[in-house]
Amino acid sequence: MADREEFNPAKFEKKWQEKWEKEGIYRTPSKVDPKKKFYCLDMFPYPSGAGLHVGHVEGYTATDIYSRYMRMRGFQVLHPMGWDAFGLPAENYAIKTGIHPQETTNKAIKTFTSQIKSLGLSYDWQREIGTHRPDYYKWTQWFFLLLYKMGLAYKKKAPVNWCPSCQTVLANEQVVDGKCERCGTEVVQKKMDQWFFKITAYADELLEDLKKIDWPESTKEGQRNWIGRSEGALIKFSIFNDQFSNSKEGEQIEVFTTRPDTLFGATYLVLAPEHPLVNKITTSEYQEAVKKYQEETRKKTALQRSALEKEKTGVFTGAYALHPVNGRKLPIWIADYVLMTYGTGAVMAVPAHDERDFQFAKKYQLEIRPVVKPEKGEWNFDEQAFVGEGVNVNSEFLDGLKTKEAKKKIISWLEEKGLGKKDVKYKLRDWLISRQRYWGAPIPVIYCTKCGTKEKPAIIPVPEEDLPVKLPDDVDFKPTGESPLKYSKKFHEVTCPVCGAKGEGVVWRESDTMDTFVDSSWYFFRFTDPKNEKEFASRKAIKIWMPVDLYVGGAEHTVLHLLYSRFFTKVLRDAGYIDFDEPFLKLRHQGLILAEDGRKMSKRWGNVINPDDEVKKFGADTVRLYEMFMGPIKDAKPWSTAGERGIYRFLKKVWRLQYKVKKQLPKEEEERQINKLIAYVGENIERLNMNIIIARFMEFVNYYSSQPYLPFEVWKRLLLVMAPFAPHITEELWARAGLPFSIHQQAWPTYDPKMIADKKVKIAVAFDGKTRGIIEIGKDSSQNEVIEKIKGEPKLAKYLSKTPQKVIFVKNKIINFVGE
RNA sequence: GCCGCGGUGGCGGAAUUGGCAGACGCGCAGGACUUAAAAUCCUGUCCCGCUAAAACGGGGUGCGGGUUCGACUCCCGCCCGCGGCACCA
Repeated sequence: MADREEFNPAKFEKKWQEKWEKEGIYRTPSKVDPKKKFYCLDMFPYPSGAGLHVGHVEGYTATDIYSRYMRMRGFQVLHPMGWDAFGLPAENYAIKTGIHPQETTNKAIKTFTSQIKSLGLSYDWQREIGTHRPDYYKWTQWFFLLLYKMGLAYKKKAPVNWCPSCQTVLANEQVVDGKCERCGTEVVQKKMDQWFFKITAYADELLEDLKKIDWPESTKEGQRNWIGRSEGALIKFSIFNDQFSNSKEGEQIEVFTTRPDTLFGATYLVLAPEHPLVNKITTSEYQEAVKKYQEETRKKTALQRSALEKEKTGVFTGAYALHPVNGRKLPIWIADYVLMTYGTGAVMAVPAHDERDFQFAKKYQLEIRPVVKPEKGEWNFDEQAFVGEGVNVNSEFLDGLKTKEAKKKIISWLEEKGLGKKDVKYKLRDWLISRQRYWGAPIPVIYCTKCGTKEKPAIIPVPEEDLPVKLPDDVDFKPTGESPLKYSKKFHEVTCPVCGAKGEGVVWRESDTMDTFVDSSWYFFRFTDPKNEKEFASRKAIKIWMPVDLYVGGAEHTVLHLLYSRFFTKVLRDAGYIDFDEPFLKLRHQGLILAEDGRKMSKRWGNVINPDDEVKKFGADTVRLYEMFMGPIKDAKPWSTAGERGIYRFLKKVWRLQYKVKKQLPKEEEERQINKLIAYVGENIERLNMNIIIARFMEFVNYYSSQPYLPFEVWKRLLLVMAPFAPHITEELWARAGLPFSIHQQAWPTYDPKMIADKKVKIAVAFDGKTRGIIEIGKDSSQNEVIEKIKGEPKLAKYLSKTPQKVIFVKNKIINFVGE
């Protein structure tokens, strides 16, 4: 007893980490049985200067446990880590300090790496990737060319979101509440010539395939909303005004509506102020007012324009449209509540059946014409619009039809006359990928005025063999609104790969870089074959490892990374590189870890928990275990240093158990309990229910802490099932038990399903539904046996004296005597 | 406003298909060891009543109903919190 050692993780954690690395025990196997492969992926981090935070650790520990468990189960596991290294913070820092992003990024990567290693996470570091390295972004550029070849990348002058602070354009997905998701500055609209990826070509499939994948419902729902599919009809209205009176055909306005059944309730049309027809149709009388309104709209930010309770505004154009069925004259207005970016930028207004049209009609005293009545009850159309489904009235040949039939009938009528058709619209818009920034992958395109003209230079994709187009280092980091690449001499000294022309103003490179979300849209493919110099990844490697079996990361990427990655995967499939269409089969999110005070962790509040400090205080196993014990992975939960100490105490108890181990056979009940534990741990790892597993470990350890000895065969298996959770202490205790290195290369212990079944069960004894006690009795005992047993227990038998009306007996669960 | 998720002790949270509500941990209280503290160990800890203490009785999973022998769990109607979307025609 004298030679008992105190638990001191500092004494052995580092030692084992070094040994694991030296022996390479976490390397991805080279021989892989396709049926026993497992690709377990974390969302790779942006290596920020602030270092790893406890939120990272939570997700990484969960996947680490899963990976270790699968390895022990005999699976070949791919569990890699890398860096989403391009991005604004490093560049903004460079603007402030002049330190090159390359330098700050590499320094941050170093810090992250050592922090991650100090937690004993079982990544295969030989597969590490960084999106800022030329051997990686070469392939990001290759993807750009692939999309370009497939007609899925195009350049277009369009109104785009511009962040005045970041001095760059942003994707729709990066604008949150009209503000830049990075810096919170209000975004303004600018018309610019920019590169887009045609994600809308996959809108329907991106929606449909959500059915195929095991993702949190909230995330799927988020994507569904973002894609925003609406079924409806396109309807053509001819324009009627003096200017067009001598042309029989005239101009037509096309509107999109999800409620074609309300066509007879249309009393006016509204165009978006930017609609191209506005200037053509406006009569001279109204020209001034219209111009003025357009001007006002242009000045508004996206935020102002979509302001919540804002009163509707608009002006009349002087023009009229003709109702396609009965030729009624409908005034044409413009209003900023109609958006150019959705549908056709024009709507038929049905104030009786649309909230917004109703408000507008009230304000400008336009006609409100009810054409759908609720099936039950009355409706006061003076007070509010009726937007529900019902039965048509005042609708000529639609009268008496229910909404669904009315829709069908009017659509076929319109189609017959060539005045409209069934149609589907999406909210999803194409992905704007160019950024006027330095720290990203250059867009591999050359402009040549010789191949094209001075006014319209030809777009020449950089030939594949010339990739990567490297970032130059002779740049100034000043926010000018243009990419710093524009002012790099080196970068622009280029000859046209087609005609060989060169010279300033004759041939030059595209100076924008790609959105960093392009980098992360394919990184999971690269991990399967990270050193490949000929392909982004070999077909063979992809076939072995993809798709990802388990993906864990934050929920904030719902409509960004997680949507873009699905898009890229579908593109690759259509290009013939792969034969599946979803990259991530099972996705789980980790919730936010809050500070002890319940607020978000933030430098500003001074309440940030740094995983490094915690590892120093308690060791890696404690930090890992504590983060898993806090609660369900997906929930937001506050940190508790006291709770963390509780885990430390638990590990101390585990440590002390080594002095109780005896080479004695376990009793039957003990053997059953360890079998049960093995089954329980496995099942719940697969469900990612780590918190309740740890609770079971505690119960188990508490039991043996109070026993005179712990049988060696139980000890061995306890260490094995705990190994994925607390890899250091279990390795140490495994070695101390004289067992061979490494515990992490042992097979997962088996259990006997027959053994698990308890011989005795506890049955709740209830009278009139009230539980009065518990009896313990042999499994599968009959009702009579149970009643006999109850008679033997005075405490319970006293309730029995009454004669029950009915006895409810559920085998092995409960017996309930129901009285009067 | 719409959609999604949730509401259980002082706190974080347990409760496989409806069957002992509160596992496990924290905190707190009392005790042991110690000159003392830390560490460790033991006991207690949902609320109310009756108790010296128990036994015992009653109440209890956001609120109000319902189904059922039995509801944290299922159904209907509300309230509150979190997250996402938001003039999308």
